[in-house]
Amino acid sequence: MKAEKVSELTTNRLSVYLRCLNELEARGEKTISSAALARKFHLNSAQIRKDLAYFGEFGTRGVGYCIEELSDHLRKILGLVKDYQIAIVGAGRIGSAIADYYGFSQKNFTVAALFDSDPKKIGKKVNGVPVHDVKSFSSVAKKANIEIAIIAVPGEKAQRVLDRIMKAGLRAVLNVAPVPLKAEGDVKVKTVDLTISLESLSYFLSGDPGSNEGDVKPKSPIGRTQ
Amino acid sequence: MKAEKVSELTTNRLSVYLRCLNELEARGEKTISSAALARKFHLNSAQIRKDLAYFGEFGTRGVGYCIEELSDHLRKILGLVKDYQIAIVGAGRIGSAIADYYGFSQKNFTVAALFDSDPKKIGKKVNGVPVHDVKSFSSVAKKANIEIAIIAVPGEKAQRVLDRIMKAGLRAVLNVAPVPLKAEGDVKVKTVDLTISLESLSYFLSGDPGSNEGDVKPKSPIGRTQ
DNA sequence: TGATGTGAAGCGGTTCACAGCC
DNA sequence: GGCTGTGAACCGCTTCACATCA
Repeated sequence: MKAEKVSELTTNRLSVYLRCLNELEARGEKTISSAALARKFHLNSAQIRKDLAYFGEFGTRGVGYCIEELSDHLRKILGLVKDYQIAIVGAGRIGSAIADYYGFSQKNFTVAALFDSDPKKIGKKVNGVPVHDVKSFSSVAKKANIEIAIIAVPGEKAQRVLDRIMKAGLRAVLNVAPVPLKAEGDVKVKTVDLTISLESLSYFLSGDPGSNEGDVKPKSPIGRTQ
Repeated sequence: MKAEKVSELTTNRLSVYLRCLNELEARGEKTISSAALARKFHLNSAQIRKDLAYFGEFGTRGVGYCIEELSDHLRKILGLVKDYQIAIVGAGRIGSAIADYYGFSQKNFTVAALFDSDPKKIGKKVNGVPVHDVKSFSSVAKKANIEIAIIAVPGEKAQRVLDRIMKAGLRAVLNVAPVPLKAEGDVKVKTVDLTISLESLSYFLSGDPGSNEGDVKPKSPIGRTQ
């Protein structure tokens, strides 16, 4: 166990490990070694050990890790032991799709409110979730105990929405609008940008037109943008 | 100009630069220095210069970069000079939302076909795009000249879908299912995982309960998973 | 003078390799 | 013997600092 600050790359991988463990647990496995885990899920065993070692000594030398126990530890580390109330700003297609997406691994996330500026949408419900006027964000978020906001509005409006979210005192934001945003203080913004990903594929396709010599897979470390 | 292979982090940033330049161009600006670009969009000027220098000498010493010219170069480098036909596998909420999302920066991407395994969806249209049986992927993709596939199915099915896509000869895939996938040969898979992002926010919120001392922004380099 | 292009330094993350423990 | 936990080596990306050139 170390006191050092852990990198976000590391915590991202913890999410991946947790999913792998869930799968193993569902299959009835009891323990697993870092080497076996690495083999099964295309990871690196040294990295698994090092990632886990930041948070404690969870394994048994000569044996490996107890799957159930390690899962519990990871859920605790990641804070997945409570339910987070989420607000989505932007009740368009993307926002609605995310609102409907109940697939977040352990049901630790509940979409409690949607926000929009379109009068035609305000007051309606989308998948059972009420759509509020974005101007009432602060009060509604407070009442509904919102801790995480998702920005799903057009790029031009994203920064203004973030400013509003920060003013309401939220500290965690997921941005799916295709713009980098400027956060302040200790507010954490994660941006997931489909446009960059698609343009990256475009670069790949155009820069390397069908070259097939050499099948050495370029490495693409988990946790990094692939 | 170098012959070295460029990192994906670099090309991701080129997408960002291109968007910044588009904004400046729309405002009527003509030239810009790396320092000014960095200041306006919270980037690092040395990194901008280095990123660009991988691909040529686009600037003029003492002046900066011609915005229009540099935009053109970036579009060429990124392969954004043609239209890519995209197929989306999974006509559920997420797939439909992406199909409807015309916001991809320069309209270089056209969603030409949707695929699903649900007989109730097959044959219908979603936002004007026909939904095909996923079993016919190979033939339909060939006919429609598809070059990029987006996987928007539940996690359990994602690997099988990728296998089918690879068998059809596609080389570029965007995966929005919450599982890491194994690609083969020179097939490029980019995974965008909302679950990891949300769990990362959960970690942030739980690990650091409201600490407000010190407002030094932690750096979050563009291009990396934030 | 002013800004680019770039070698070199710096930094952080990954991988190696092995001591330590079951 | 087998596997964890970890210091050290390694590697790649970022940042600095400056020679170069308009």
